[in-house]
Amino acid sequence: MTISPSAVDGAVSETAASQAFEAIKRDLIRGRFAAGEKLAISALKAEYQVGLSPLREALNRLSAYGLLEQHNQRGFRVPPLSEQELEDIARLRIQLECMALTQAMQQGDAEWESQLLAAQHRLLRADQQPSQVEQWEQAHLRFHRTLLAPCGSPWLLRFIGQLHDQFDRYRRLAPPNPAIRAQLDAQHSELVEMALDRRIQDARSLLEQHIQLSWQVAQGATGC
Amino acid sequence: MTISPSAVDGAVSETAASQAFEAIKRDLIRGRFAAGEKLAISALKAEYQVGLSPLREALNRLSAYGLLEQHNQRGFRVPPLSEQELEDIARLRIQLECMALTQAMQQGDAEWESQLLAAQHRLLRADQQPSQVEQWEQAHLRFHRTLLAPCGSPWLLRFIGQLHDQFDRYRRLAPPNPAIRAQLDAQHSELVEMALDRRIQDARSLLEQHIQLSWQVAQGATGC
DNA sequence: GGTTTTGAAATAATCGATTTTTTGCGACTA
DNA sequence: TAGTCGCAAAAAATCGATTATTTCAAAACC
Repeated sequence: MTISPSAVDGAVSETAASQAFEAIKRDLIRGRFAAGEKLAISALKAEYQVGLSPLREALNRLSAYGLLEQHNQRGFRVPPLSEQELEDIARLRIQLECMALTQAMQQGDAEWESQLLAAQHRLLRADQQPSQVEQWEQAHLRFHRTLLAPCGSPWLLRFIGQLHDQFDRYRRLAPPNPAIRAQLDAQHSELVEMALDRRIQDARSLLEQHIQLSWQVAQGATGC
Repeated sequence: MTISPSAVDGAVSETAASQAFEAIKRDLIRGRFAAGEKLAISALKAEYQVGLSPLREALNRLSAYGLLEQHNQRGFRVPPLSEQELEDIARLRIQLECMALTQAMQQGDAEWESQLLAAQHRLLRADQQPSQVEQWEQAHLRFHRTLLAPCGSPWLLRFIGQLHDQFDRYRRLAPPNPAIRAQLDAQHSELVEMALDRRIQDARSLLEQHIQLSWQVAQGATGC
């Protein structure tokens, strides 16, 4: 058997389409494109160094995921931002993540506790340099994923991840607020403490506050 | 200005890709393909009368939607069925749909009540012929959509729709159970009554029973 | 005998070119 | 002068062919 790249590094070899999907997804959440902007496919082709077919496949996936709008015969658009949609996303995040957190705390085992502490540590360390935003964002996403991971519901986690990406689109466009940011950082550690102690009600209510505080920051996105 | 087809009938003109998406989606939910089956792209090309590019775009969308699994360099597969996943889907449906129902009953107006009665009537009428399953399925889906429509949360409705499609994949594969079916039909009318009277608690608990009863039917899918 | 290698066939992914549809703008008209 | 019309340019969608990767069965090896 010829050894495929996937057998070497354990990861499945990526196609041009899947690489383009990941890259464009990242840039959409990052706020690289203006809300409402129409994507110029030939320009994207050059920027992401990818052919037309894989590019279109990536854009189709992103549309089904909700990070793009697809209009028949008139291409792809970046969805507009609205205060109202942000409210929808934030409220739903609270509902779904609190649901998942409860189940995670009931079902999480020692292995989970370890991974949660590891994720917390990575988040604290990544926090230092303001130049490496992308590093922190990745650690932050991973922290929240780890927190809810053992909830036992793949579909719930899927929806939460999707909403998180939508929410981050707003948050990352908003002007930073150091005071609130410090509070949010503190809450991450408090969440870990409560999770380890299985203080379900406390953790739920803190997670709700956490999302509401982020929401407050994210609201700055629709102002500009 | 040349009058485009869309300007005539009010609908946006469809592309080959979007038509293929709808057709294959319908067939996946219908159970036309075996669970776990690998899709033969060249065969699909012939069956859906569509070229390779639009077909692949449709399959990419379906993967992002969750009705297919995409594995890099090895094509598309129909997701396997499992008792466990069905449980996940059903439980989450209960949570999300009860949430939406509460809000819909609080916010629904007279127009909603009219549309709900209309949807109920269509469902009862479609029920008659056992030959036209597809008609009933459409009316049924529409009834449940109408019931929750005024909840005010587009994202919640999106997730509910997605879960409903997943659930139906199981339900439609399961052997029919006339006794339970009669109960389910009765519940639809009861739900309308409670919705009109704004008996929120009653309606929530009935909707939960309704989903649990459907779940019982759907469990027959993993047996065969 | 069981495992590994090999290579042809099958399949997936991508490319380049073509077709179809929309868009933008200037001329025409009431 | 506001509203149509028509045409050229631009963009989207699709096609047909090509390239890359996987699969599978037979041959070689230990």
